[in-house]
Amino acid sequence: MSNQPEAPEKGKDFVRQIIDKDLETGKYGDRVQTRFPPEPNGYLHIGHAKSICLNFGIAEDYNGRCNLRFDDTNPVKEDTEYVDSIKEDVHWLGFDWKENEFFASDYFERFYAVAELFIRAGKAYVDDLSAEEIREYRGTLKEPGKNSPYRDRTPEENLELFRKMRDGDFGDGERVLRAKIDMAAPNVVLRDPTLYRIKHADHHRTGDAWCIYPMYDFAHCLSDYFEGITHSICTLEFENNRPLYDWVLDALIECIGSGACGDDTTAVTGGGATPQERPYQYEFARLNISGTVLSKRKLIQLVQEGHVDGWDDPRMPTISGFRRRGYTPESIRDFCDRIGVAKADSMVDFALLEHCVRQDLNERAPRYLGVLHPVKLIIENYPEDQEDVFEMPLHPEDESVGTRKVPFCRELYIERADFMEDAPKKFFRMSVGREVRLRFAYYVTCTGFEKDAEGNITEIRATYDPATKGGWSDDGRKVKGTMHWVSARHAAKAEVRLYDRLFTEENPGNPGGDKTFLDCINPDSKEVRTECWVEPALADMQPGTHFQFERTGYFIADAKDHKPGDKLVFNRTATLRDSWAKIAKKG
RNA sequence: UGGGGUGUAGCCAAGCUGGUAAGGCAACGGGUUUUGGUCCCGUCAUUCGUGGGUUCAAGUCCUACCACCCCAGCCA
Repeated sequence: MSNQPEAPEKGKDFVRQIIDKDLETGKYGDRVQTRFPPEPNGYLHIGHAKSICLNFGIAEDYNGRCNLRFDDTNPVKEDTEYVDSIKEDVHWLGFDWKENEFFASDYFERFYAVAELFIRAGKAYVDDLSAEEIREYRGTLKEPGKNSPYRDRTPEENLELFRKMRDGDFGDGERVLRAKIDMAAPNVVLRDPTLYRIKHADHHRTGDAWCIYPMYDFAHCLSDYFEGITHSICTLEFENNRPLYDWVLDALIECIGSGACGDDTTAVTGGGATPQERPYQYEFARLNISGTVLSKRKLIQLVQEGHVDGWDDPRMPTISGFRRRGYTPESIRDFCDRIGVAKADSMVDFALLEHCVRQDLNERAPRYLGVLHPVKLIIENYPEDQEDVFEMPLHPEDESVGTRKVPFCRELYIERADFMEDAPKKFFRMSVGREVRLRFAYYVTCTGFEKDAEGNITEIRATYDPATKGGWSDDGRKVKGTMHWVSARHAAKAEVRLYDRLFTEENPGNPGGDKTFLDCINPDSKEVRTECWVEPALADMQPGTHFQFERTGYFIADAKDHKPGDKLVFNRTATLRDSWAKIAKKG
């Protein structure tokens, strides 16, 4: 530990640098409070994971708190199914909001109190203009808007109308409450933004208690304020809304300061030590990943139109999709650490995410043998009634993981791709006359093969060398190739689901031309193989277990369909890096 | 002349007080290896969107320009 004044720590993102400064100046004392504020109108995706890691990560780093707050101000879009999935996903990622679980809907009464306060202070008015008229009056990006004819109603009149709005005296869309700011503001967000709208709709938590609901710009900053948030971190598209965020809070603090809210200020004051201790908003670039879409609208469309098998389809970039695919929370958090936090729009290479899972799974996944595209291999000189049982390590770099027993007999299954009739020099696997190693078993030399009428190879034959038991030889003989295998007599049958990228384009969200993202869907993104043979040890594997099929890839026993001892179902998480594929491609 | 942002390698991204371009991914070589995996070692920006300027010295300061993103929901 040194006492030297530290320059901002190298590599710290700009948000943490801001927090460092605020801590230095004591802007909030030593308090650091963030929040993750999803709207419960869809499942969380990897883009949310970036925000979750940022907000909860900051709370951890600075010994602060991070609230989970549901931004549920629009009853027609929201549902409790989504709040349940969001909680599950945040927990799964490894974060805990403890008792700090909030809903914007819990503040409806307080929002309403602030609205009345603004009306009394002449900062808000009820407008009778229709939605269309409001749009016309707003002007355009380059031309100023004009005032609504209802803009100068008295506070008394506004208060009466607003109460009638709350009482349900008007139909949807007949009135709105607007902030009185500036219809000529160059930032259109400030041209008298809507604060409340009428929606006679049941809310997933408040039922029919309300028929007016606050808008995001009004509710979000107030929620932050009520909860004593210090740093309100959101994505870049909200940069335009920041002046409004500031306007609402400044207006409220001004009202409190002027005594406008009377003796009892508890309904409108914030969670800071003083009313002035208010949150500020900071924006970072949202995550984009190559080869997928991360927009809620598009994801919900994929689910509802049946292009995928639900929100947790292993091809989906949702948290639940990655979970079912076999990604670990550690790998996703590592990914979020590596991509950084900045303000430049960016598109992260999917290969980085894949690298993160591979790295994590390489360390922790036990190894097994499984043949996905089987062809029979007959060891001609191995007696029919003989068997071996080999004890194989579960992990090549970590003995402590232990071993498992793998039976061997005369008839085996090997991978079709491990045999070539006319093998090039660089092909190290099986071909007539060549000797290869069967992993941890024996050296075998291929003697021939058989084909059916269509020319498909139906059976491969070989002889084994009993002196190479265990898969090695001390006579200086070398084999270049090592192959995995499964004893036909002992193998368990399994269904293996091979997943590939869901889209064919690098940026399916913006494919160019007349194409939409749906036109970019990869028709071969899912291959279900029902005739796979795996070593017997996998028969009692529990759902959700990660493992590696040696030489093939990382897999997980499917959480929903895999039944130990009955139906075996494995999802491919990621392939292993395949340098042979590169060599073969080069020719 | 609407306003607000952003431009550092194929992809992310450090760089803050000007001193001679971190790191990761990808790619490409080589070594180790009973997984063509892992691991190890090496290569990969004479240049920071562009042009001017200030300075002994500019990715960092000034200036002009260019490109891209966001904003006209009673969505968030």
